[in-house]
Amino acid sequence: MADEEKPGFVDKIRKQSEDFPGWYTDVVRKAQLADYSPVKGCMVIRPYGYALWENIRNALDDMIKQTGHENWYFPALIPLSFLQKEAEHVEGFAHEFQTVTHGGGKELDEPLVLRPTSETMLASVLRDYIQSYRDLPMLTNQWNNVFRWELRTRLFLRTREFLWQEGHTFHETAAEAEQEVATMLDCYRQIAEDWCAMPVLTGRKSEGEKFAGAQYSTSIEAMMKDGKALQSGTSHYFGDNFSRAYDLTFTGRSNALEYPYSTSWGMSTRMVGAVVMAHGDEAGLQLPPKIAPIQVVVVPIFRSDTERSQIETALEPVLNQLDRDDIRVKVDWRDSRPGFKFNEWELKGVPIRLEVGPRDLARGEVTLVQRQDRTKEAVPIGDLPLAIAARLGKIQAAMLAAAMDFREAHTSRVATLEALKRFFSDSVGFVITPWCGSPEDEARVKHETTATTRVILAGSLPGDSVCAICGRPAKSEVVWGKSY
RNA sequence: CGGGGCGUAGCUCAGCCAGGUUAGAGUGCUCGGUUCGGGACCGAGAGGUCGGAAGUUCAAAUCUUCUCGCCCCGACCA
Repeated sequence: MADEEKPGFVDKIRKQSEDFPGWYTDVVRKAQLADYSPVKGCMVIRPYGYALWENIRNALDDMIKQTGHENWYFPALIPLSFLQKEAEHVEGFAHEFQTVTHGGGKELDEPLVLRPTSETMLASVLRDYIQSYRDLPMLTNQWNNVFRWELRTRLFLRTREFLWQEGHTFHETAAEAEQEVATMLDCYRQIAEDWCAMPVLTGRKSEGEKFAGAQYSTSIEAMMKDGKALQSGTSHYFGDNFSRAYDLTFTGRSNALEYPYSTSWGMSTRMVGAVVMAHGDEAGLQLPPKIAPIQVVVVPIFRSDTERSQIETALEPVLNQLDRDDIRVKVDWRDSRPGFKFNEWELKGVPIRLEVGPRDLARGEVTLVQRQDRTKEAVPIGDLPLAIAARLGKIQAAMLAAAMDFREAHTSRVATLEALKRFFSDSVGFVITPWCGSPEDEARVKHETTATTRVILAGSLPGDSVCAICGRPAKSEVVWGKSY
């Protein structure tokens, strides 16, 4: 094998693919998505990674606006007293606080906490804007950075400062708020599946896994290439917990003071890491066309200025048409060897590569190569715009299908704790079991397999179903999986 | 904070166990030339407080002690 004789980084990635976290970090850094920062636990997102994030971000922002929400800006510093008003919330987050204690060289009377999330700030601010049922629903969103003192960090997946969107809404009725929770979770499902080609399971989190201060939490759970689960977006129902804690009231239709029902939901730059881990392979990244910063890369192959200008002339009408079609194209005119460029753009996950050299031009064709399977085919130059548009759509669908097949192949249904333990002792993936919902079962499975509950699946069980863990009557099906 | 491992060139590392001239390799970088359809080759060059401190010794990258930093596994989590 010629590849194995060369000590290039592709081989290193291949070697490391047995060690998935190592592979992941290597690819994220070498594809220039992000890097570690001088500040421990934080990361620098580089332009290529940010462009990828922006494509996800913009799709989600459009969806958020289309569902009636407006973007706000709120401060990052939250007085400690704000956080202390909701007991369960502060208890859940206190160990993650990063706190500002000094200002202007003097110690502050009250510490300011760098927001780990903004429920308390929103409740404190919005109580001034919500007076009447006519002010509801109050549908806010913000794009910001938040701070959590994580013990172990990983690029994109868990850093002490990260970028996300957090939506906060207040509603007149519980039913309306619960509908909001479901609507926004479905937005996340669409972003994951329709844009990132990453199938997700949706459902409620268990009591033990829910957001601190929520009545219940829902999430989307994706499966990574090593069979582990990644929580990729969450949507929480608070009931009137936060309204009561902050004495946030409105005058209802019957002229009585009422507490609004609130929700919050968030999706973060973790999505970028999820895309890397859900689609990457031994050659590096593989990006779904809809979010790829570069959808088509052209690698011209030339040895002289004459050949170069011939390629330029031949490509000009095609590039103009692709530009009009809003297809993101880059032409790599760098003067390095073609093989180097092929590998580099594969590492960066560009879905389609066009190789154009004298041999192609002589036949009036270009060579179209798909990143997904490296298939090469000759396409007449005039057919390119249509061919590319069609290929991009097919690749997007094929990537979702492949990820779906992978998940199905690594998902089992079992009915006993023994079978559950057997599964996690020699394989990876999701296990679905009937469950009674008790925290003791959750603790026991976690202790014996290190797997945790991911989501509780909606849908009805046969009436005589029993919990796989303890044998008591089962209430629902639950997904177990190991997690990042 | 528990359990492992690692700090030597920009990057990846060898050398350490059994101390001994001027500390090495690959890759990257710079210059020149030949090349160019899957990571080319030849030649020249730049680049090092061997993480830090103390100790043992005629002599320390190598042995001892302390210390600082990083990575992996666990606890915590978008």
